[in-house]
Amino acid sequence: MVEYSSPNTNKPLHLGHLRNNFLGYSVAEIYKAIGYTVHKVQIINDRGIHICKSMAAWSLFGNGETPDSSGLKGDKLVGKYYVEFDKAYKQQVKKLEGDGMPTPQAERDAPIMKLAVDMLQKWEAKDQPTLAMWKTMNGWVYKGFEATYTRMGVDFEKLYYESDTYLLGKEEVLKGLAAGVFFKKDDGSIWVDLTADGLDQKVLLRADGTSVYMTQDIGTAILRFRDFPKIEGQVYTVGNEQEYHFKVLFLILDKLGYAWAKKCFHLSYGMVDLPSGKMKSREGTVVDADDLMEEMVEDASEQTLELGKTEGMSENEVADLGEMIGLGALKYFLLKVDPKKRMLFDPNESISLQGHTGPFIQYTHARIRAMLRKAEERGAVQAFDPALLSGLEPSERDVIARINQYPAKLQEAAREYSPAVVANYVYELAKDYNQFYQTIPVLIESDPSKLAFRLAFSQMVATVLRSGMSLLGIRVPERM
RNA sequence: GGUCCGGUAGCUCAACUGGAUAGAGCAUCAGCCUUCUAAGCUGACGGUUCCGAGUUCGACUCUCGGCCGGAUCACCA
Repeated sequence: MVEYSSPNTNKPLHLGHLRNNFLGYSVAEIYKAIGYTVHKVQIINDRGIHICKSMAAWSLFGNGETPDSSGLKGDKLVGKYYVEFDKAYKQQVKKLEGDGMPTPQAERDAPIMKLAVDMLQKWEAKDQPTLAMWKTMNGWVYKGFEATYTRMGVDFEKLYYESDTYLLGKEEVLKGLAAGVFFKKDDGSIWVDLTADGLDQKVLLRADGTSVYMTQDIGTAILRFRDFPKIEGQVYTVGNEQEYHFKVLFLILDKLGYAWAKKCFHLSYGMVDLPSGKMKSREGTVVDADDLMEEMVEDASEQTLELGKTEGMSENEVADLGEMIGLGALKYFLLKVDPKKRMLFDPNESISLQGHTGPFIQYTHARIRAMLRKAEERGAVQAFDPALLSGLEPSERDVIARINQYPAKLQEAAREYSPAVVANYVYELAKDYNQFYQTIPVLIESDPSKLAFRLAFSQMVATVLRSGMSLLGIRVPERM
């Protein structure tokens, strides 16, 4: 089982989520390719103070605004009110401080914060109007996310919601307490002691009985193994800032006696940084996922048109090609780097379509396919004559040797949880093939067995390119 | 401060897990379209693999010690 994406429901998806989604999707596909049955899931963080902040701001300033009335995507609308909350909150804190209130108290007493906290409490008490607003606003967000996921080309077999799993987490924690795995402090809060494992003590349930992040994750993990009893393990695609959290989670599950805890893996990846440093929503430096995809597709479409590649294509084909190339460039850019490493993204320097890029590989595929179509028209056949293997040209030998590496590369990619291995391999293959293509004009070959042989391995290259790229979630065109 | 991750060409990244001359792309410069798509190909330029020891026939890779960058060590998620 591979978990990925797992956003908060208070703001839209951004560049960091793109890396997460492409990574998780790709790792799942890679495991499928080597024979596993894979379930793609995510946990949606649909409850908590963050969504209450958006709710508070919307109830104060929203005037009943909806996605329909405003024409805004649902997630964008809710995100807008999250920003509104932050603005109003800061103003209120400043004002209270100006009136001589100490900062911590001002932060607590700002009216809009009080409203958000009040909503959280009402939510937990199942207050109907609050629940209704929560459902409505989350519904907007889900619809918005859905559109984003569709364009990204990612999918999920099952969605988990924290609002459904945190109670199970609580139960499990109480069971663990009864079993002596956890302990209770005087104030009533429940803890786990991991000092023997070199870690600290961690709180699992607050004194007031409410759950923390860890509680929910315990419940979610257990629920998944109940839902899918056959799964061997879980992969959590989550940023490296949560490494400690998962170390603790896996230890706790192990202590609770779940043998599969040892088969849980945190696919930890580095942040995507901007030239200015980290993305900060408060500073407005967040690169929005929808916007970025749109820009990539527009750029790609423009360049495709300029290069005169669209001749003879229908409007739909042209649009689809732009989509394929733009998203291919973006996905490849994010996946070619080792997941562990943090990476740099410069929004001013748009992602290149030349060189070590997705479109380079797409182009190689399209060119092979064009050649093969022409060969077919001429009635040429594909045939693999092993006798020819001894007299290969160097460029042919390189290509064939490269093709043969594919299965091993898939194993390696799976073992390392690294789509980058596939991405780099596919690039090498395309590069080798282009060299061959440049030195040996295939179609003018007069020896029929040589011609058939070259056509055969050219087709094989096209197939491997298509296959490898599909593991990265990237489609390849028949012409471009 | 403890733990984890990273540091390779001006920039972005590789390097089959210890093998031979450390490779690509971008950028710069010079070439290649009367042969299948030039989003391509060829060449030039570019390296003290952060530093210092050690292990080894052999180290970008392993060990130890430093330096730099990031993350984390919350009754936040």
